[in-house]
Amino acid sequence: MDESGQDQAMSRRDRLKQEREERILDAATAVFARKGFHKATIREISELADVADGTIYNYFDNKFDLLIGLFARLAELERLPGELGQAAAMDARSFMIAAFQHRMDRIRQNEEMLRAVLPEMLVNPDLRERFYRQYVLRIASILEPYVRLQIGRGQMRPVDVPLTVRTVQSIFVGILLLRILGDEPLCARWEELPETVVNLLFDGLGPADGGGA
Amino acid sequence: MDESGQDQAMSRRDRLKQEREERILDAATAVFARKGFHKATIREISELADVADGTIYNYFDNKFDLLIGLFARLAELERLPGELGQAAAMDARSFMIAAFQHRMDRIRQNEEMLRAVLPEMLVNPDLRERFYRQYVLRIASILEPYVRLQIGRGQMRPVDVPLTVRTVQSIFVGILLLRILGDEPLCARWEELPETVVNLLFDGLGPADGGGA
Amino acid sequence: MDESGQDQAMSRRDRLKQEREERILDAATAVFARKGFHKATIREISELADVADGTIYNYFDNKFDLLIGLFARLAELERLPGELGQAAAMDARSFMIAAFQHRMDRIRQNEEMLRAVLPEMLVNPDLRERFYRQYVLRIASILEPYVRLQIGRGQMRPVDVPLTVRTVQSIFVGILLLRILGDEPLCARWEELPETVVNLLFDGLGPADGGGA
Amino acid sequence: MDESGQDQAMSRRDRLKQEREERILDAATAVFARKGFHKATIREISELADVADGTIYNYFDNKFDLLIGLFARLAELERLPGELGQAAAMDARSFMIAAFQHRMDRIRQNEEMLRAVLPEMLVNPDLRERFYRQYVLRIASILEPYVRLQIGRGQMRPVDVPLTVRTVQSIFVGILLLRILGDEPLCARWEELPETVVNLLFDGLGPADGGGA
DNA sequence: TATGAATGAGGGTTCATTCAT
DNA sequence: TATGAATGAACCCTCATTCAT
Repeated sequence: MDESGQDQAMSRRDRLKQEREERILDAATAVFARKGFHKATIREISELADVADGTIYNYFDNKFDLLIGLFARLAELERLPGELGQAAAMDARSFMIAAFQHRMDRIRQNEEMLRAVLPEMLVNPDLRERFYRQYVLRIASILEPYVRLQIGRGQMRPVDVPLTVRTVQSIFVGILLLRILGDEPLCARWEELPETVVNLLFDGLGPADGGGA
Repeated sequence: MDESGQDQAMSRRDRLKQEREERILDAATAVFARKGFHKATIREISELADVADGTIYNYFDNKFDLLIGLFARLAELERLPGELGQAAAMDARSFMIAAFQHRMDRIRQNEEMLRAVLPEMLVNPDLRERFYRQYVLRIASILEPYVRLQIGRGQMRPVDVPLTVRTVQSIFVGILLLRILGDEPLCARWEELPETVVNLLFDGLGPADGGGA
Repeated sequence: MDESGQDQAMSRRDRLKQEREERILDAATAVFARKGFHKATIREISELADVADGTIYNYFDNKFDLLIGLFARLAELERLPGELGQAAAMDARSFMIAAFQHRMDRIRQNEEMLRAVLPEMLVNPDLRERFYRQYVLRIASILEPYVRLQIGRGQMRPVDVPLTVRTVQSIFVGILLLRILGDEPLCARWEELPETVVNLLFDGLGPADGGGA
Repeated sequence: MDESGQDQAMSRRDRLKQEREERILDAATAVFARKGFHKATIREISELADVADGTIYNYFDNKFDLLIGLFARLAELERLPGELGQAAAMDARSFMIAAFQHRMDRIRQNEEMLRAVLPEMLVNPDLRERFYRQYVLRIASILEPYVRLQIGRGQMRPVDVPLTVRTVQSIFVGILLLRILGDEPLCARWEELPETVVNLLFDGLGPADGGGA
């Protein structure tokens, strides 16, 4: 009893700390996304998070560490469920559509965080490395065997696997960038993208009988 | 005569100024690309350009204006010849390959400048707007009619034009980013990209007889 | 009975407090000596003392008060026995040697505390005043009458008493400083110092027959 | 002519810079001496020197470097003339008196700088090392051969040279400290010190016929 | 016009101290 | 009473920009 009380006290304090860290990361996300990492000030973040300047340094070593924190949170959110494990069960086209949908959703959900992290990522080698491994390499290592499998099954043409996979990933990344750039048609018709893109990817631009004749 | 002499004197002075501005922009490109806009210092740029700090302010209003200068130079370089006007003459696939090759070349030539400009572009609304108009919109407004034309001619399937064009542009942009991220296969096989990508784009991933049967 | 129980409880609690205060002072001594007063942090002291930051403030008003605490402890340790009361009984030279030995021992025992206190003492008027009264003045007020007495007895030359006493005290202080500076011969031959110094002080540097002839 | 004009222009600018550095060092000396190194602020120094905060950093790398600057200036001032090269010519006692006078003068002239430098020196190993070499070791290496020489000549007793020299140096250092502590008799009768001390040092405290009988 | 030293606002960070638990 | 997280004032230092020469 006594201990459970203590436990609760502990967990209450812990919950408060947890919540504070969340608030700080939320604030950092917002300010980094709005102003960019360098123009953001600790002051502004702490005010938005409703804590004192110094408090941030109880949770993060320095300003850059905040960005790493954002990055970690992004990675964590990516690892949430819905990661469609039933790939093999579907036909290739349906799987690709589902995967694209999943990705487009993630982008929209995490857009603010991506805007906060991406620009600095292009500039900072450390961050770049992390992002590259976390996103590009990890996904490439999933897609490549999948494409090989489908080629083996005759569900896909015998394309150059690594370059093709990179091209597909480029589409992900490029769409994210166009969204950040605020391209109007892209943003307005976000839900249509997965199907349109995958159809293009599967059937190509060439005339329907192109390969045949 | 006298005037031509004066002219020559003027133009010599002008040439010196021109050359100085070039040196400053070169230096800015290098430093921005290496350190990013915010971590770059005027001092470092001026040292690399072999001028005094203050001199830079005779050519550019402020640090940000240097970035705009870079941007303008990039736009200018893009407008160089080789912009393949003979589009209509080729068949669609050859044209696309040529266009992709052209783009990949440009990316490689201007990589440093792109690395210098891109990150800040994601953060700065003004720059973002410029880039978007200069690259995305301008190219979209070239590609869309072209695709419509080819569809009309039966050389392409009747796809959704705006979204398809965005997807193609995403590939450009995405490839640029993967290159900046240093993706190994992509960088190593840069020359193979145009053909691989365009073949994918035309014939699709689907099995050869997919559309036909 | 009951009260003695209470007493014991009290005194146990008191002993705990006492011990804690000791631990805190020990830690402060070590950290101040190693880093100097200003570079020392409460955090570091509290960690070394194995208490929480806040706990220190139950024993001392603020950081400076810790230094005062150190100072008080130093004064207390100085007042320990062995303070040679039998001065008059010995001949002057033996007394001086004994006094020097005593001082050299104290310096060695309390070296850490002295290193902790001295630098700040040179800077802080309050501390300076305390130190000056506690050490210089107090000892001067012992030495001066003693020298006068010995002069009266014909055991010492009729020197200028205040300046001579200051000179002797300078030797104490100067030796302390050279030790802090880490002078090798001085540290290595610490035990020989009292006799060497006192012999020098009594017989002088001049040739043996100097005074006589 | 033209060049001499240029020269003058150069040297005028240089003179201004020189003068500014002097003003900054003067200000640093005053503030460090009054408040101690750590409580001194760059702001306060720059205000006293009548320059902007940032200007200080055109002359010194950081706050600590200012202290090193002070130290260097102190060393330079010490190297001024009057360093009594005619040692051998005088008799030992006169030489010692002259040397002490010289030292006492230096201390009084440079008292502010010494107060500024000394406390931090006791705390900072780097500074400690510099001071030790610059003052203690350098002077010891002058005094030791001198004492040996005089002993050889029969002008001094055959004392233990290293420890005796350290004792003499302790007197220097100790007197400096007592002065910083503000000891009244010492400060008031500063000019009498050299003779009193040297007489004590030569003739000793012992009764006049002590050694002889 | 080129120079480069002076400027000073601004911001990241530290850390003594407080106080709710 | 002990704890240790929160606080926020304080300060060093950077660096874009200005301007006298």
